[in-house]
Amino acid sequence: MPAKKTHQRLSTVTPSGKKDQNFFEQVYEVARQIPRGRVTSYGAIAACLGTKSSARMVGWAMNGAHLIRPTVPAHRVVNRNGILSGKHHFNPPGRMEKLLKKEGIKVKDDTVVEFERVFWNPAE
DNA sequence: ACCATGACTAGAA
DNA sequence: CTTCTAGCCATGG
Repeated sequence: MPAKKTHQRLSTVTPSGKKDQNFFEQVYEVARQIPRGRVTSYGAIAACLGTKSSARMVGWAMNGAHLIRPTVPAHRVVNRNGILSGKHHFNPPGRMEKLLKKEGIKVKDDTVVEFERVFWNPAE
């Protein structure tokens, strides 16, 4: 029975489940390598994968990050300004900030304090 | 098929 | 300095 058409696409492969499959996997893989107490940006991950201008896709990948295993530390990924742009996708929203502070990262006004200092470059 | 939206970013004004 | 524009590309109406 063919059934199953909607939902359950982000967990194993990708939203489209085609060409980006590898891309999404790489995004998750890189995210998992972010050291504890450090953060990185969507663009940095995208650039690391060669798709520098597709930072939005990285964000989209993060959208399903909470459904996959092993777990992906999506809270360590912020935008290029160090702003917790994805906090509203957490549960509850304050969860992201809480997790970061728990790792020693200071957060003020939805922004990572001393962002450049705790920034981790995936390319390294 | 077209249009609007989005966890983004670099560059122009 | 701030604000706007264009590129990006999958998803949903």
